[in-house]
Amino acid sequence: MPASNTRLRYIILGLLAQQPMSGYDVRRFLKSLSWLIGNPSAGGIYPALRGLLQDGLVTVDVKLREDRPPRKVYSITEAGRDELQRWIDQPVGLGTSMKAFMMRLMLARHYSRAGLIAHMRQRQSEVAGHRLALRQISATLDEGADMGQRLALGYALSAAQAELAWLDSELGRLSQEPSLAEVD
Amino acid sequence: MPASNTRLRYIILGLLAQQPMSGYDVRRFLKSLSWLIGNPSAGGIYPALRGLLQDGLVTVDVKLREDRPPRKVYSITEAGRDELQRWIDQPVGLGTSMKAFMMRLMLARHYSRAGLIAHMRQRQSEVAGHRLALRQISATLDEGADMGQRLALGYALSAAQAELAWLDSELGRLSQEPSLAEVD
DNA sequence: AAGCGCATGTAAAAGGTTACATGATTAC
DNA sequence: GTAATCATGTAACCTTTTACATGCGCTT
Repeated sequence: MPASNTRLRYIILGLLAQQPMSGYDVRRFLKSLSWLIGNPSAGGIYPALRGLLQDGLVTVDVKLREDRPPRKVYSITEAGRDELQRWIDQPVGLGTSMKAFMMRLMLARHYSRAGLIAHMRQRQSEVAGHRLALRQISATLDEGADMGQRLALGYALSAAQAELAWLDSELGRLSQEPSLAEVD
Repeated sequence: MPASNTRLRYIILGLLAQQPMSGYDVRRFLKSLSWLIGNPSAGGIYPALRGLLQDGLVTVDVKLREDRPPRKVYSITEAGRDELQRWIDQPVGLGTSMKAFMMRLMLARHYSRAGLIAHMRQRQSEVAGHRLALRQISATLDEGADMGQRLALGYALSAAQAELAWLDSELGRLSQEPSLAEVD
């Protein structure tokens, strides 16, 4: 049976799908994008890589260097790509965080055009639902509410609004200029 | 020594600072705002409440009802308010998530006007820093980059942009109309 | 000579989820 | 009479973080 570990497992797999990397590289890359995806620690990354290796989803190329730790460069295998694709294909559920959606976006090249659009539309409808819910709460609050509730709601509403605007504009671009993605 | 549990602990404490509630109430409330703060499960909430009780940060008023489980209504104590205030006062570090910042906003009434403004300004400068970093990456990418990277960056940039816009406008309001918050 | 960046990894603990257990009441 | 809501809680598990351990090379 495959080793557990899920979120981080697929994030790493996604990165390795773009190019071979060492554990240290993975760490640095994620650190530089910590705001977007998160900043997992060494204690999570190295065991995850070992798990991926054991399951045959990656291979390792060990570069021995005298007097310093070997540099282990991991590459994704065909089985790894399949597994990643399966993860990518499963619809992003209702509770999907921004970061998880981010990761999906970064892997856009693994989607068909239609698949990418479908994913974005799903996100769109979810966020629209949230916005509606927030507006209803907002209407309920109205007069006597305390300032904290109002601030928080305003903040959340503006975030939802912005995300929807981005999705709209990006979906529009994807539909109108279907050639761009095929261009190499 | 106080029982561990941190994030959830303070979220619950924050809710109890607004009004006494049962564990079930806490769950329902957070569920209705799951998008904003998260949706912790019963298995997290009840133990957390027990911890708070043991540490004297809350008291419980048990309403026995025949033939059904007692309803336990928790109220925050003075020690609890102090502890909450200490959490609130510590500056939100660089990695602070939207949800953590959200919770701070919801507790606005526990801030002085100056304290609230300071917090928001700090957030502002952090997000501005992120936006700058993203723009620099974006400039680096430029031409040959793959579509995923571009989508992800665009998404992140638009989110940062929106948050800054909200912060600007809200900070403006807070400075210009200092009377509003005092009004009851 | 001190500290940081490179580069790997392990062990223990924290924090939280999932799934289960119980049982009355209300709605369809 | 079947399901959902109310209402509490426990136990086992999963993921990830924290802190440690090691050691070379480069910069200040």
